Amino acid sequence: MARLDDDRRLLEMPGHLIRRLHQISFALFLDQAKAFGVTPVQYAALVAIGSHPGIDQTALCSIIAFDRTTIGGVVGRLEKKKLIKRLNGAHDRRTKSLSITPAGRTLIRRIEPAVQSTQRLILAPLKASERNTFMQMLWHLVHLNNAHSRAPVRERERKRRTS
Amino acid sequence: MARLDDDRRLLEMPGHLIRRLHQISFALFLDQAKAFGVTPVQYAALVAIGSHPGIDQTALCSIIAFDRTTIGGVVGRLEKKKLIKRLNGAHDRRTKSLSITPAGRTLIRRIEPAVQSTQRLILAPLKASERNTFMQMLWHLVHLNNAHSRAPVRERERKRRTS
DNA sequence: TGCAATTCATCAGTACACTGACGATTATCG
DNA sequence: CGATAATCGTCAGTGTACTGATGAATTGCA
Repeated sequence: MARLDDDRRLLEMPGHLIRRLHQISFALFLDQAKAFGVTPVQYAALVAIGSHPGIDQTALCSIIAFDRTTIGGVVGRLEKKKLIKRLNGAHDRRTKSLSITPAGRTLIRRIEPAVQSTQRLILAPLKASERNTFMQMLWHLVHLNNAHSRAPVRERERKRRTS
Repeated sequence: MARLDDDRRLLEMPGHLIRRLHQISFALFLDQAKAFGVTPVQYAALVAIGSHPGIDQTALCSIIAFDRTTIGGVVGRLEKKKLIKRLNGAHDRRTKSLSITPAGRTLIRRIEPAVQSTQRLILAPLKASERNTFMQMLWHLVHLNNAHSRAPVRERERKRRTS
């Protein structure tokens, strides 16, 4: 059957399988964390804001590899849920200064088990010995392909404050 | 630095890395195939329609693991580009019967090198010996987690035409 | 045969991702 | 200093993904 071969060729392409795994991973997170009403993306932003108080949106993007345009909506939703605060930048009035609220910190603490079980479920089909291998390869693929996404992770800015 | 540890914990989570790899893979496809004006999703749909003439939208979804709601827009865009035709189903008037056009077949043939180079680029950071291992694990993760996405691949319908 | 359950495509609503563009602001350098 | 370049957040537009709902059509079964 030519059509079955064609299907297989398509369905076994890295790009196709990666898309599917992303969908699965996203769905597992929503399911495990449904009591908390945040998405994986919102969770990542919240954690990063929590560990970088006063960060601006573009710097946040460079840490978690979000698109600069997308982040606006994400932090807007976090703000609406009162998990973060967004103030105008003090030094640079182009920026918005992001900081986590006590409610945000509480959510991070409470959601932790759900986050952990999500990661466990994603890798559950692999044998224990394979999981490390897979994660190393995944990390490798992401980091060496970093430059290919619009939102590459950038190294700590070399503040040319050579004073 | 607590904040750097926090960042690492987040940035090395399977879910986070999978999201990023998906973004990278998508961007690589668009870049390699930019002369053809189709997305990875549209390409997958086109190939599947090409090998299953007259298929309806829901059956198409079950092959390539799309969401039933999403496919409407995708095939609409393919139709607008005259790569497929969408007719009302003959036997079942609820369905739309999808078929590829000559232009669609031509595009599939011409885009092939770009598709191949995309898949090569995605896996390029791995050593040749690792690529098979990674693909096997990826396949395993997707198939054994299949039920967790909204759009699971379904086996050939058991047309209870036990006749 | 007739009605309830199911299925197909689609809709409205929400969220993420990216392109290209913009005004406002800040940085750089002649 | 002052003009130019770069950066920040945002906007409009497009595309993918999913929830929950609906009307139309088909199926299953009493």
